[in-house]
Amino acid sequence: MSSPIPRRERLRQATLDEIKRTAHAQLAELGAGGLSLRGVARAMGMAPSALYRYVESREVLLTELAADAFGSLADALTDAFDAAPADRHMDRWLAVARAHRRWALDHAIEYALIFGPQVPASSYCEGRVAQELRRSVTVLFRCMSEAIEADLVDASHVDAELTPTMRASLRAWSHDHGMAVIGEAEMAVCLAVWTQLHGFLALEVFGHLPMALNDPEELFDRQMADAFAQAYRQEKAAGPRAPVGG
Amino acid sequence: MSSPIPRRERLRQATLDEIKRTAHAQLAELGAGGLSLRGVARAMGMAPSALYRYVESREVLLTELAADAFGSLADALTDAFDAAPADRHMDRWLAVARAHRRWALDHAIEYALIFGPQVPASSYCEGRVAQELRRSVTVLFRCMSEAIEADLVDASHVDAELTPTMRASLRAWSHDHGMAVIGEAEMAVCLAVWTQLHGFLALEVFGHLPMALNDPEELFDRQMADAFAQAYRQEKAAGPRAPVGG
DNA sequence: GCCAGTCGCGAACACTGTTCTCTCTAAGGT
DNA sequence: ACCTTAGAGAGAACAGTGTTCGCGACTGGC
Repeated sequence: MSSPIPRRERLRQATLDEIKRTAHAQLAELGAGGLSLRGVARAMGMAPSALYRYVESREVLLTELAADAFGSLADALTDAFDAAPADRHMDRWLAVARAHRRWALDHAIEYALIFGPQVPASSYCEGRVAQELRRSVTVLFRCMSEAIEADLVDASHVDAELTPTMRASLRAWSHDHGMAVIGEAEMAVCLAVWTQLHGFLALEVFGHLPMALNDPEELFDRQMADAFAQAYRQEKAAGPRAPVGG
Repeated sequence: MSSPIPRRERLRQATLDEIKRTAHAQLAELGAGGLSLRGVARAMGMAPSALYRYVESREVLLTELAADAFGSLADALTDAFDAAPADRHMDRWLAVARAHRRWALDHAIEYALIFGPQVPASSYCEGRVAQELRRSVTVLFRCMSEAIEADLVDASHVDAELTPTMRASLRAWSHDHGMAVIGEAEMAVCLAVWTQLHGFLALEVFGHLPMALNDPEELFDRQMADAFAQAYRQEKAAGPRAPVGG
């Protein structure tokens, strides 16, 4: 009468969800290194060995949590993207970049999990981790790709410097992201902007920025605006100063 | 006749060095998570408990190794800086950036150790870790600060956008690095360039760059050249294309 | 009602970091 | 030369960890 899926499987999914929920909680308060299967089992009132009916190992549980974290980030970015005005590309980019930063600061441990070096690198090439990673990166790139479609970006100076090898790499990459419309030079600009964003956040979240920079928010805004404006000169006058209203 | 330091202390220093050497080897092949004090003791033919005469805990051993890694990086950067021609600032910057990348790729695990999120963040504010970190960052900044002293950099467009808060932060930071000569806008440019460098390397070393970019070297060079040229326009024509000879 | 597949548990193994206690050696002072 | 003492090392032990295996119990489908 109720569900077409058998009860057995429904129960299994329920406890699997509870495992992931509890693991997520432990991750958030103890960090990736502090998450222990025994701890999760203890919090759930289960025997440690019982967890292995649901989870293959601690490592795959961590990559599962990493995939979830990527999904959460991608959602946050998508929300910011959709909420921003579609015609002011610079403002929209800044909104997305700020959403990325806010998510990173609010979920520092998950950020460390997905952008730090612990999760096995192979996961990033396949499976749900790769899929959700692509989804979040795609949001970032859409900021620029839509500006490109509106013919507002001038990447000719970059285009002139591209070697054939780089062209091939960039074309393959844009194909991966289903953005075959974009030229190689524009893809290079996307990469540069992403690089800058990630560099700032990695330094800030991992605590490598000097304490003297007690409030990096404005610096972040400036860098993101400049990075975007480097390729996207038309809106520059309208952009950087007080761009999104925060 | 030989050494003024007592023999006792000399022996102690010797085994302490051996501990750090063995730990470094284990770190390099097993990663930071795989390094175990018991393993080090086993490799040295010692009892695990004996290690505690020399090392307070596994964590402080790791931060010690982190400090060493920062020192090694700083040395590599300094070498590249000194070997480059002092009058071609763009080329020198590219040489230093490439040295940074090479060190990161050749010492991926140590790179993960010092720029990943594992080492307790407090270490970066004091002690030898902070000192060696500053030393490496200072080399990067000298590339631009010397160009600034030669009056080759135009950061007026950045300067116009700086808020008082950002000015204060940047001034405090440049004071930390003993570069009080540099203006705040130039410091902001230094930070942007560092951010870009770190973002690219973190993505590449941690395996987050898509495999489609099978040879990111040229892209790296392009990004570094563009980042530097963003502030340093005079030498741009002479710079990016085939800049250092590799 | 039986049967099989699933679930959960307890015990166990092989590890880990860390502490405590014990012994022995060797340096230093008298 | 002797004795004291600080230090080095060893071994056992405690509290954890991930993971495996075998045993019961339960339960959905025939």
